[in-house]
Amino acid sequence: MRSVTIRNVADLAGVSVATASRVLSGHPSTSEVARSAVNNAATALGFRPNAQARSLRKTSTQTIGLVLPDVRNPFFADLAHAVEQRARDFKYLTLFGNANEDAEQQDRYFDIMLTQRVDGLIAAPQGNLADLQAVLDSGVPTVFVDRVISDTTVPSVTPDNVTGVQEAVRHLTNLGHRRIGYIAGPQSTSTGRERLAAFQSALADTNADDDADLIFFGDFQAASGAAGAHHLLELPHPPTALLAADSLMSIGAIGVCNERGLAIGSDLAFVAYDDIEAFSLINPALTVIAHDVNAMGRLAVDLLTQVIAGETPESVILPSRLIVRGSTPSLPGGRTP
Amino acid sequence: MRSVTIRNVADLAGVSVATASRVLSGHPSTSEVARSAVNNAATALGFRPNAQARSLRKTSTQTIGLVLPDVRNPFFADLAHAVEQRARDFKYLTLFGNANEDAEQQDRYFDIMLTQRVDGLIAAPQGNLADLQAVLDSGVPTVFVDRVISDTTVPSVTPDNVTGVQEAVRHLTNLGHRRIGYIAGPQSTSTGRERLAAFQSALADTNADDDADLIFFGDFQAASGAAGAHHLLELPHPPTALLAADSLMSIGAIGVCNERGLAIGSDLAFVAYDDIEAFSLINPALTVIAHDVNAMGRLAVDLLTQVIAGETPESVILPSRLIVRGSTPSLPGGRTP
DNA sequence: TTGTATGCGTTATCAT
DNA sequence: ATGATAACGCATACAA
Repeated sequence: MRSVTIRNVADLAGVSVATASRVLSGHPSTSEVARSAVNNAATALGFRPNAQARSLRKTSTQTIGLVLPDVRNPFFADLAHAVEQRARDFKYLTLFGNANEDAEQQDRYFDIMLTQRVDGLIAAPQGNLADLQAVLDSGVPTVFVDRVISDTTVPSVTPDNVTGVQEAVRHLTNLGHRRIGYIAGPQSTSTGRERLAAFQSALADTNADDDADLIFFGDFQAASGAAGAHHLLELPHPPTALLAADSLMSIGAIGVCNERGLAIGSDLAFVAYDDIEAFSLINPALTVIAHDVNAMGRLAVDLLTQVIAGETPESVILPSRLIVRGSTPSLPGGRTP
Repeated sequence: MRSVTIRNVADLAGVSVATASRVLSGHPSTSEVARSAVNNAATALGFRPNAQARSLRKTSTQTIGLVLPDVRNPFFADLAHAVEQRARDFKYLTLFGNANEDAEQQDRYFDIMLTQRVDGLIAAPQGNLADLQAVLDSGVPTVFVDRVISDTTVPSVTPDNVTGVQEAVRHLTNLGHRRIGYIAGPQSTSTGRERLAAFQSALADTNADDDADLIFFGDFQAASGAAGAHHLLELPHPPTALLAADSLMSIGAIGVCNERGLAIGSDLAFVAYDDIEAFSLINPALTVIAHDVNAMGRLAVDLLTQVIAGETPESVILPSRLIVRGSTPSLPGGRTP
């Protein structure tokens, strides 16, 4: 199983390893004869350079690490895809780590990425500074995406977590809703915290109820969305509208509504976060807070290449906006927008 | 940015690199003093062994490659997660490659995986033998998952693509459906071919129509499911039931039904492939052909470890079954099951 | 243009 | 138990 090395190629081509190396890596100083001899030998032997040896010699590995909380979350699946595609443009191989929404697994992946000597790291981080310490200490070029850890100087690409929520709350109260249930994300994430703060602050500007009961804390996974819907709908004064802080919790919550025979859009208004493809399953269409995942992934890679190049790019905040569709009708007796 | 090496650790600990290496890799022949000195030095310096150098010296990289057609397909996202989790049990890092349902990108990833000297490869392959030639030639331990390439001896873990489809067709015809539209997967994949063959053969056993028009060829992505639904519903004699060969095409097709105001479960019966979480969005609940993605991922890794160990494990076929839910009611005038 | 020789960081062999 | 040293596969500085 030992593979063919550049030495075998050189021998077959009748040249030195140095010449073989030069030909194979496109160095200009090579003769026509050497080039054809080496290339022929290489294809004849099926030579494939050993990435480990090459990385050891150069200081770069041409790989970047991507640590995300959950591939099974469609938002992150889209993000992973966007990052990977953009990384290819820069000839980077993306090492992908799935943290399972768990700080410990995340840290294990950070460790692995550093051990693998990735040229750069893109992460949607969890937890606090301590979890990132190893990464920061290592000095490996890093960019945060979607989420952020405070008190660091790491550049980031994040969504505007305020505007969309604000618009959603205004939209719902304009429709006449006074009791809006909110299924929040985990407060260990910046997105969870910022979206909740935006919700509470937007609520304060309206005449809607701001009972603590109306807020349920989930973990960005579907099961917690289901639990949240159960909790909120069992309230003595249940909400007439629901807002969930990510797509997976929305899926869980809507599943519960279906089970209970509550028709989205007529019995209950619903606003979801993220505009994922699967939402086309539901009828009437969902009102969502949308942002551009693709741009987020692309930009994260672009920023990372800048960091790798020694620059210190500015963080960017991507806009998010409310897309009104059929799931948020006006309440009987409520004003129309 | 040059990281700390074992040499730095050895120097600080006042021992040779050989001793440092022994201590760090848990070799028995080390003294108590050496151990504590080296360990202290290592943590003090934040030493992290260079995976490239280690892989170069040993013959293994402790990584496996996973090449899948599309992360954004929930089925493959689940599969990726399952594989990765199981691989961790064996201390393998999973290198993930996303082929984008494209044979060329897939081959590029195969190439990268070989260049990275993965210890083994798991793939849901596309295309034919030629695409796999490099992999097969290299002799790298390989296992197919979900999909398969014929005329190879590569062990595989695949779903039973016949039983579920058979049950679905029988179920629908028992309900009185005579015109069943089928949105097929690409015929360049084994799952696409086998499911279509199963559909046609099951149909032949019934009195349902088998117009060629009732079959639409998609590509396992949502847009083609939408196109398929359009095509089928525009037919002079449109189908009363739809069956789609994967979840993404189902999402696309159901989206179109929603747009056209066709109510799933009353105006139109629908059977989807794969039982994904997002399907809980739809009401009434979808009748689906389900299989155990988790088992599939786990088994693929288990088989791969056997291949790596030099064994030649048997391929396994995982059962799939029809789960009847609300989206397949009986036709007016049809027999009930 | 080409070859020789050295080093990347680690592990393993062989002495001691 | 420990140290010196070779070797893994490749790229490059230096010589020729």
